[in-house]
This record gives sequence, structure tokens and C-alpha cells, in this order.
Amino acid sequence: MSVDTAEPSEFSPRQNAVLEQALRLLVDGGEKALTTSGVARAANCSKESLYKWFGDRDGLLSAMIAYQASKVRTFERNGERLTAASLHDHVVIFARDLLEVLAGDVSLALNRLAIGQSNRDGSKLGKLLLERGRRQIDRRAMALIDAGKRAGLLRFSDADEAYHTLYGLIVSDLHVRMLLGEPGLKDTARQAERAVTAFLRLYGTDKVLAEMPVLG
Amino acid sequence: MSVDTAEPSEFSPRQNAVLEQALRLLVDGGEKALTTSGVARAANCSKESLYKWFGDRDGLLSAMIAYQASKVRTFERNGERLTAASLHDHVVIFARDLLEVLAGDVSLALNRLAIGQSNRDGSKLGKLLLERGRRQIDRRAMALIDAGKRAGLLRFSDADEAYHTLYGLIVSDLHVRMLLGEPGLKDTARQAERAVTAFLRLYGTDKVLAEMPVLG
DNA sequence: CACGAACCGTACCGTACGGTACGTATATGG
DNA sequence: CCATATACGTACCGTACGGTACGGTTCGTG
Repeated sequence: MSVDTAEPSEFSPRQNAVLEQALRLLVDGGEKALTTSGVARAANCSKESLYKWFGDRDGLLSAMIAYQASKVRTFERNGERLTAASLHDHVVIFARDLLEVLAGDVSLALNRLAIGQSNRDGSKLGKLLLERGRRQIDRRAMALIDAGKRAGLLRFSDADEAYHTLYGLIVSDLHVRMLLGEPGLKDTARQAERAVTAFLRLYGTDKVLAEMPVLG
Repeated sequence: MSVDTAEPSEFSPRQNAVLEQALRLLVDGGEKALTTSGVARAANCSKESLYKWFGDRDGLLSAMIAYQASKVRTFERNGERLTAASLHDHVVIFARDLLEVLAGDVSLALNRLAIGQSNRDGSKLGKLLLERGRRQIDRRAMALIDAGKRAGLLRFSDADEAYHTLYGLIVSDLHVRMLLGEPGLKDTARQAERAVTAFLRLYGTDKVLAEMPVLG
């Protein structure tokens, strides 16, 4: 039940390999397939080592989340000058990346795992998942729309509110539907484009709106 | 396209009482607390009756979803004449109701349950939850925005797309956050108001936009 | 009242999981 | 070459769950 999060090389290579196998088991068979014996067998390690490294089953689950989060790296934007067109493109890319991440096997499996246990353990895993898994993508988006504001392309008083609006426009109820087992989105590109168009129509300044097609 | 659902009194009163207790157990202690023995004890019935009525544990879970869905009734709109103000008010009320439903104890517990099992049983429960639990609210919203269009207050080509936009604006990532155990929304009224304002700005005709405050 | 169906309470069975203990192998360091 | 630490594989234990069986009880019906 460790709480502190040391970013660099949180686990040994051997432990990472074990966590990788555990994630694979989880993705393939859901939480029920994720038994300590199963993980030990799949990773060719002993249960005793599992308990030594991760404490107990919950510790293993937390470690899986931390490990997966550490794998996702989002490149920071460079300080290039934003135009209406480039802002649009960047936001579209962000939208597509977001949808792709949320629709990923491992992401869905971990979210299902955390949600399934969230009203039993005081939502410890849920917190972890939100903090570790979401921070990167949130920061990227906030930096983007902040840059848009500084370039006089976006207008808003509350950046957090604007970001949540963007998020809702992009994701809608897709995430929950996928978590419930519905087959993935058909046309993510179109969905991303629609969302960004709506977002810019809501928060874009005249400089942006001037370059957008008229409604209808 | 959808499975036929025998609406009236799907279960006997006794069975409904049992399902009520089962839901209570689920809400209080999560899926782990929902054991067949526990349900039998809480509802003062025998396990044998449980298996006779619902087949097996999955049957019980499905019955719980069906029962809960049958309890939620959304009054149909009457054909009153819509104005810009009344459309706004109706959509705000819808938004608040939607947030309230999604934040409800039982709804969250059932969604967690279905999500937790969704990659094990072929998402049978997830399908059931989406079809039974969502249809009512979807129909209500579609009827509302359709009426708005017929009254010349809204403009869109694809009603489904417009509805999903509205849904995303209202819910954003709140549903998933709550499913992950985050404490509920502070100010649902404000959230609903913001969402509806944005929605009307995107899809409202001049008749609606004329009555809205200028941006900023 | 008698009969049968439905149902309750409990005891029971097989299984499978989380967690622990132990004997063995491999590697590292003096 | 030995000593120590680390980790593997397996066997084991207690527990708790899903599902079944059975005797006793209530209740509706002729």
C-alpha cells in the first residue's frame, strides 16, 4: 500500500516485465482472469516474489496503473506561433489522440478494473487512475488552449471550464459506452473534426470565426 | 432492431421486493457484497427461490437492471407551443434531470457492476443497461430538440449528432469521474445552465440567439 | 379438512482464490 | 570455492462463494 510516487524507474525491469504480463492478462480476460497465480504463471515468477514486490493484490493493481501511466508520454508543444489554421489542426490532433487513448485496450481494461472496485476500497484505484493517467493529457490540452488565448485566437474566462467543454464535445458518452462493451467508434476523425469545429465556434475569437464555414 | 420488452409487471411483487434488497446491497457494498447468500438473507428468501426465479447469478443481475429501469419513468412532453425561453427552460430541466440520474446511487452502482463485467460476459449486462436505462432519456431529449426544430428555434441536419453534442456538453467527463469514485458535482444547476447556453449558441436559430447575452 | 404447490431456512458440496511456507537454483561478492 | 541473497516452483491452508438438496412451513383450493 505504498502511496509515494517516484517518477523515474519506479520498478525494476523484471518487475516491469511482470506488470506487462499482468496487463496482458487483464486485457484478455478481465479482472476475473487476473489472479495472483495466473500472473505468476504467465510471468514465470513466484507468488512469493509478487507479494514481496507489491505487498498484496491491491498493490499489484496500483502498480499496474502506475506502470501503464509511466508508459504514456505526451510530447510537449514547442513555442511555435499559432495561427487560426494551426490551432485548429493542433486541437484536432489532440482530439484524435484523446479518442485513441480512451479506446485503447489497456486503458479500457484499467478503467473497468478501477470502476469495478471503486465503491469497495474507497476509490483508491480510481483516484490513482485519474491522477496518474489523466494529468498528462490534461496538461497538454490546457497548454494548447492557453496558447490559443495568448495568440488572441480563443476567448474564455475560465480555462478549466473551456477545457471541460472541449472534452465533452470530443468524448460525449463514447467513453462510458466503450466501457460498457460497445464496439469502438467507427469514424474517430469525423468525430474529432466535429468537436473541434463546435469548440472553436464557442470559444474562438473573430480571427478564428472568420476562417470557418458558415453554419448549416 | 431492439429486443421486445414486456413492460408491465415483469416480476411479481415478491420478486420486486427481493430485487429491491439486492439493489440496496449492491449500492451499499459494491459487487463483492452482492452474494446470493447475502441477497437471500437480506430479502428473507431462500437461495433456492432465487435460482428458481432468476436462473443464476447473472440472471439476478439482469433482473436488477430491468427492475431499476422499469422504475424510472419520464413523463412525455405535451405538445405546447415552444418559445425561445421555454425551449431553454425545458433543455435546462432535461440537463439537470440527466445529471441527477447519472449521479444517483443506484445508477452508479449498476453502471459499475455492468462495466466491471463487460469484458468477461460479452458485455451482456452493458447492452442491457444501455438499452433499458438509456432509451427513455434519449427519447425525451430527441423529442425536445425535434420540437425545437419544428418551432424554428433549432437548426441541425442530424438530430442524433445534435443530441450527442448536447449530451457531451452536459455530462463532459463527470459520469466517468463519478464512476471512478470522485465525489459528486457541486453545482449541477450551474453546469446545466452552461451546457444549455453552449448548445443553444451552437444550434439555435437567430430567434434564439437574439435573446441570449453577448459572449464574454 | 386434506392435498399440493410454493417457499423458507439451513446444511452441504465442489471449486477457486488470496496469501504463506518451504526446498531448490542461480548469481554475486570476498 | 564458499556464503549469502534473491527468486523460482510447488505445495499447502483457510475462506468464501455459486449452486444444490432437503426437511419443515405456510397458504390457496377443492
